[in-house]
Amino acid sequence: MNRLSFREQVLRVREDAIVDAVNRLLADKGFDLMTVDQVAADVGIAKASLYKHFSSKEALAAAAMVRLLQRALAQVEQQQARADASGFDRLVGIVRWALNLQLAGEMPSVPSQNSSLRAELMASKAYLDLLLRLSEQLGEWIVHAQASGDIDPALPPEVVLYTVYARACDPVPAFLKAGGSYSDGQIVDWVLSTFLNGLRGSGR
Amino acid sequence: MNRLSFREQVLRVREDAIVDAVNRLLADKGFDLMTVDQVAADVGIAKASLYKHFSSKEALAAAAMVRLLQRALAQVEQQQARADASGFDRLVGIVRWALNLQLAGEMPSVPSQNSSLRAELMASKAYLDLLLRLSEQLGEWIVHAQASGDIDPALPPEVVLYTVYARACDPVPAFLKAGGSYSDGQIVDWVLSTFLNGLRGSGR
DNA sequence: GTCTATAGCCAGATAGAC
DNA sequence: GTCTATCTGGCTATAGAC
Repeated sequence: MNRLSFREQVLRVREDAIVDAVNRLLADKGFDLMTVDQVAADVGIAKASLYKHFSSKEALAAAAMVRLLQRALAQVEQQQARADASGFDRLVGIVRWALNLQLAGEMPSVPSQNSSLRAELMASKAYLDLLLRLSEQLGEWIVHAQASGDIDPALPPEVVLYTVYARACDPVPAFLKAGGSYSDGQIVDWVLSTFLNGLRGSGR
Repeated sequence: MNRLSFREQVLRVREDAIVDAVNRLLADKGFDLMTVDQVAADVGIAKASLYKHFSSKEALAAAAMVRLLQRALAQVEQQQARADASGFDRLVGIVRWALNLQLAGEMPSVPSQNSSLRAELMASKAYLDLLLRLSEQLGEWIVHAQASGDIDPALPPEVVLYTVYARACDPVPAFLKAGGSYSDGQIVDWVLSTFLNGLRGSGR
């Protein structure tokens, strides 16, 4: 390992720390309320130094979103490794992971409408590639689950996919957690129940 | 009708026009991206004039939220008038109304986290009163629906209530509409189906 | 109560020394 | 690459004439 790669490692560690801070701030304030000053303060470096690593606030958020997708794909791998699991089981596994991430306060939240951020994300090949890979994988599971009757075949796969993504960012778990009456495990179970079985429940 | 009440009527109409514009802007940009300049431009008056009617940007948004709750309560009345409807039917009616409002681009969206706006809303007696009345009414329907087995009795009513509110602001309909492949009616039906029956569907 | 003009502020981004 | 100091633009809010 030569000096150059050592420096690169240091750089990488620093940037990881930055993305950590961004992720945390996105999770609890959202993109609009997150300030670059706060990111710099959390990391413990000067704001100008941040801009040597990332060219804009949008680029910071995009990096956090890319890392989120990478982690989601890692979860997909894990679910694939469950030899005896159905597509439906794996889909549930992914959503469960997302809900836990949210309850842990580690789910970055970006407005689906902010134009400057949307533009940055849609211009990011890394982000789009990952999003596409994730969607294709989830799409396969959805189609299988519909073929086997675990998911209503009357729903277009697209509707199911959007619903999965939406539940990963749903405000309900955060509200229930804020109420303070329930454990994380209970919250996840209830949200999963309404997601899978709807309000009517499974005991019909 | 004397001059004073005439003037008050004029004032009222003007303020309605303002709230209309605010509602529209909140619906398609959200609170953070909505600028007071834009509101003034849309209404066709000077920004300073706006501030004669509403003391801050937060007050503008709060007025839009109050009107939304008033309309929701009007819908509640309509549902109550359905003599043969169950609590469950009425609940579905309200959610259907909210989904249609969203698809029509008339559902104002405010971040659940923006502190300045949250503070204003939580300080607004009008807003809190309406929210409480709405929640109590929906809560009654929920309890009845659980007693009659239309809604899973294992779910705490609070979980159901939050879920109802969350679905009223869900991003899924907007995404499906943006895709352009489906009619509004289809979108509402699918979203209602996943809401009521979950992904598994009702045909189990 | 409406306008034009402007104050005041804050946050994203940059300059330039080291 | 890191820092301090500063620029810049845009936004909320207000002053003051009419």
